[in-house]
Amino acid sequence: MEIKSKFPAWKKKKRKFQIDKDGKKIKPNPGAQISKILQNGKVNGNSRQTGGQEQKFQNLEALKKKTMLLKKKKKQMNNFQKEEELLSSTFRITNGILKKEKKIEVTTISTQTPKKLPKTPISTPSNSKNATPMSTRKHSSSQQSPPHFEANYEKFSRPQLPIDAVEQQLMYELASQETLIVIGETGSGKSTQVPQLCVRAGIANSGSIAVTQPRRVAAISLASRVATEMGTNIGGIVGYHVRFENATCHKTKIEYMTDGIVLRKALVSPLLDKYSCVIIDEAHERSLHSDVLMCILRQCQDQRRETNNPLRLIIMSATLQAEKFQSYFNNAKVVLVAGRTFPIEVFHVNPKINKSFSSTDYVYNAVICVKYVHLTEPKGRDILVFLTGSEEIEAVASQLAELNGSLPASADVLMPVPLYAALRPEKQKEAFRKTPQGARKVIISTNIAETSVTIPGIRVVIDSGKVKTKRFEAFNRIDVLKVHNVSKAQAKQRAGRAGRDAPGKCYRLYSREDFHKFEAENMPEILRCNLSATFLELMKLGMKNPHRLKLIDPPETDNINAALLELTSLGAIRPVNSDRSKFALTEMGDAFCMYPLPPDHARILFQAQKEGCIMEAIKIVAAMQTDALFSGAGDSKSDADVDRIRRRFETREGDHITLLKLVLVTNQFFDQLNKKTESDARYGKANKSLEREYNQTIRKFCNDNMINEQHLKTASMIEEQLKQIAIEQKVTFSTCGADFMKMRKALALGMFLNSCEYDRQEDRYRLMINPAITLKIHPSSCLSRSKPAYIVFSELMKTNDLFALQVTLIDGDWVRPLISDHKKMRANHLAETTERVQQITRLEPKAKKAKLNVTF
DNA sequence: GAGCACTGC
Repeated sequence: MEIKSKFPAWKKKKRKFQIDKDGKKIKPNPGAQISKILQNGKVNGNSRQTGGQEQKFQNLEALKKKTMLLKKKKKQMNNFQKEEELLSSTFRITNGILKKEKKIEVTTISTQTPKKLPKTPISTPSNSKNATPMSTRKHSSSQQSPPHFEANYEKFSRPQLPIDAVEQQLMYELASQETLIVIGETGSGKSTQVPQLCVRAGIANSGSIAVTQPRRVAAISLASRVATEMGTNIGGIVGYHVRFENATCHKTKIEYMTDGIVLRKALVSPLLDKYSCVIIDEAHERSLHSDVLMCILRQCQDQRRETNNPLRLIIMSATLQAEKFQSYFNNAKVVLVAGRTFPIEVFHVNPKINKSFSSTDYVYNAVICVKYVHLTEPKGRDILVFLTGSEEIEAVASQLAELNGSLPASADVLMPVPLYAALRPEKQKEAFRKTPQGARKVIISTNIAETSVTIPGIRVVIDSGKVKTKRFEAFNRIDVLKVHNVSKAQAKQRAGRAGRDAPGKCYRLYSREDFHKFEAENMPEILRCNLSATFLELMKLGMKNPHRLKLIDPPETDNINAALLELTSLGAIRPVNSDRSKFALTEMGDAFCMYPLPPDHARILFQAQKEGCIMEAIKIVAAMQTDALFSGAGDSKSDADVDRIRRRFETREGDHITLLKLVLVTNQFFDQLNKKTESDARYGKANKSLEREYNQTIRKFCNDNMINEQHLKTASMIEEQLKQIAIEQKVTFSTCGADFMKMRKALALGMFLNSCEYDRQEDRYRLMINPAITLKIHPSSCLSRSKPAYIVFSELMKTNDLFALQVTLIDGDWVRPLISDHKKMRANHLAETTERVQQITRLEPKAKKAKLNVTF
């Protein structure tokens, strides 16, 4: 093999076996691990890359031979995939007792073998000897010479991972493909190994490798893991970059980042030419950022293809959504890597046996189910219960604690532990503590335990099948927070949490029939959020016609129009042709892009500049980006305390000024504390005790004032970031002192779309841009009782009623001109866009291969 | 006088 000689690393670590789920060696079956996508007799359908290869496949003889080989491989693979038949059982809940029934249905989830492979035939690189030699490929430039970058990966011995079994094939594909889709489930090792393989394949010679993650913790911990494996320090060859933390340097070759950071980088350097390869990890989660990123990167790739710095893309996903990604990326090749989790027995409620069962009683059912599991499962196996929100969780926790009184003497103590994001960090830590002897830990959690945190020792999962999600109603511009059914993929993900350490069980509090009615995948974020901020970013990158934007899942026309109307109304964009099919950024819109803020919040800063209160505005807007600064522990007692404390800061002007007062008071406190600490240090106090004292003082201050320390810290860091950007934008700093009217005016003009007028007859507020919508001020607001004539709010939330959160008193005359402009614009916009949408629909068949209308 | 999942720049 001539290719091998170019990749000295290939010779190393050659294994003749694979590792199965128990860590045993098994015979290789590459067919199940790796697939080469053949379509219409073409290899990977991307004629640009395959060139000569394609012609050879036209040869009938070769094709015949190939097909036979593929059939054989596929047969082998099917054997390998055969589903295990386990005992069948289900359970029922009657009169508060849960009973196990024999002989019903059970599913085994084992990520060892993928359940379904892409429909296309399979082959292995070993038999594709007529593949184009590396040197003729577009991407060969960086591989002409042997890689001069040598990672010191031998220093660290790590346990074997399933991905090791396909290392050589994967290296081959990484080196030869422009775009590669890697499907590997939990525990496959793809997130740590693929970037290292890229380095060894020489991809990092011409630039560094960016690996994107949806969460900060993941980016940081993966980077530190890989640094250890490669025997280097973090921030050197391996680094990470998340908001507020940049641990990279000019030498960094593998850069773990949050997807949002990469997006921001693209705004500054649209071709991302620092990176020779971008790896999008966890693409199946379909976060807003990763979806947008994929759209941008596809364009980058096109632009860089003919240059001496082509861009490689690797899309990594845990679920078999491969076909969707594949068609989005021009029939890119798909590689499958086995996962490594333990088998999980899944039980569904059987409604035929249990007539009175109702899946809406999931809170009650959860308690019963915990009791049943506790009395039947061996000791020492912890339980994880998935519910939808803090209220439910606290209720179940207290019921379970009460249950202890009625348990048999021989049973262990039930130890309920709530877990949700709004919970204070010290309380969250309890979920990770070791379960004491003679107790069984029951973690009652929201979907935070699905992906964001992994709790050790969980052997049983109880899944309510429900999740609380926020969806954006574009037409009315309202966020709706509602309980929905989970998707099938989500249910599988939840079940998988029981099999991290050992074989596990999952009890689903819904029937198998219900399960089949669930959506296959989670609704991508881009389909359920306000698109205005995203569109603004894309416009900055050169998008002109958002209706032609090609995302994996195109948002609804209503949602696109709503975002365009919002941006136009805010003065961030303007139509450039009469039919409003093309838009351009205004100067103001261009400035908005630089701030990591939603466009209306950016506009507050813009207005504040005019009013002369930019310092105050930055503090308020920064605080608006975090969750509640005031927060208790979650129980009713601390809620009352929060209300009491909040009243101390209350102002007649409203919640935003209250927020400002709080920030000013805390700033004062920090100034004093810093001065004291400095003087203590001068008098020779030990650093360690100083630090301890410093942190204790902060903690006491936060506890006394019911302030969430974490959120306060975040707000102050955002404040710094905004200040920095304002300096770069050459903003003249100004302050209004105690003249809060200026600040209120800036808030009103920035968020004028959210201004409301009080309707005395209805005793409700009417949204000025759409008086048909009526709402209430949320009781947590300091204006909920005074009911002023005009208000502006920062958030509208639909729960049991429509509530305005964070409200400020305004003057109706301030916003009236803007409102009437907006109404005219809305009328035009609706008429014109409807007409144009019809035109586009008519043109659709012709514009089949329409390219993304983005130019950089 | 209500009760708000989770991320991210």
